[in-house]
Amino acid sequence: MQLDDRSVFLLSQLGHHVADRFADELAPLGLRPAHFGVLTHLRDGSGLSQQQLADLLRVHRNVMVGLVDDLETQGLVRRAPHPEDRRAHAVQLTGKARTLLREAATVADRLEETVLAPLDDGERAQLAALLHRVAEHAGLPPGVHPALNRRPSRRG
Amino acid sequence: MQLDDRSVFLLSQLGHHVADRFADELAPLGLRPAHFGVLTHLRDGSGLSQQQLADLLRVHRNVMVGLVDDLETQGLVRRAPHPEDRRAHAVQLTGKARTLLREAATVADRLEETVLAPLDDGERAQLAALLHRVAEHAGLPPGVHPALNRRPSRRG
DNA sequence: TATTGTTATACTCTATAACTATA
DNA sequence: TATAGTTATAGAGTATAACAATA
Repeated sequence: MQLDDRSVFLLSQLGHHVADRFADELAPLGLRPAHFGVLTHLRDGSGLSQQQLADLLRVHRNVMVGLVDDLETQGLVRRAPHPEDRRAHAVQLTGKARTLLREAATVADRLEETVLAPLDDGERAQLAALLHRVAEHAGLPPGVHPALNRRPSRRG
Repeated sequence: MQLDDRSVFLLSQLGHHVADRFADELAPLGLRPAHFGVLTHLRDGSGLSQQQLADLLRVHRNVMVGLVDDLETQGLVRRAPHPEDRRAHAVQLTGKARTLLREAATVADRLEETVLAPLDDGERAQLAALLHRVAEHAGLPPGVHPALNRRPSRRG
């Protein structure tokens, strides 16, 4: 069997391609995928601790320090005192971050449109359904976790 | 729109998952995905130069030095004099490598079966066809190039 | 002058450990 | 005694530049 006939190979290849493209298009906004992941998790329930964020994104809390530092420097989050634990920070989104998240959503929409361009609406729904079932069977967390820390490609 | 409803997100998530799993299952054979990629390219037309292999796998020739070193140490390839260019090496598979490639194919088959378990035969064909079209439209090289250098996961 | 293989170097990421302040 | 955040350090990976041999 040819390597490129295997669905697992195609999945891996396409997954990396899409992640790279997303990192590239996110870069002009000053974000890496991991930053986007943090902001996304804060969108609904603001005030998560860094440890909670680290668990959600499957990174070590040491890494989360740097990510929150980056976002704080850009004025996208603030470290507020945590109402229930004086050791922790309640990381909160700023208005600027909410604006930026809308731009990031546009980026994602545009990427989805580009990638799925060869498929009609019915086929897109088919693909999404199949991927959903496979992802669920693989036990992948439905929320977030794109395998972060992917930087924009150097040759893009 | 929820993040996990986007096909691009599912693709990225699944792609990384599959690549990680493949790296994990390849590790007991003493190979990383990049090694497997090199061996695969040598399977048909043995005698490629390191530079040719580097181009095919989209890595720098400096990196290929180390990969070929690894494979040579394990007795999977040999550096033969290149018949047409005395600067280059003709990298050739050994019989041991051909045996190992069959084992690696079994690993890939088993992984494909595990990942696609929730789909019946018709759905698997559907998925493969859709992925093929998307990959082709994205301009992904049909041969190889799984976004190599992925190591087995530490927490696997 | 350009290219193949090689080595050395710097830079980035990740992982681990340790420290502080709280709990 | 354990946990949240932080910092420092070491390791692995990648990228760049340079070199010798050959084209």
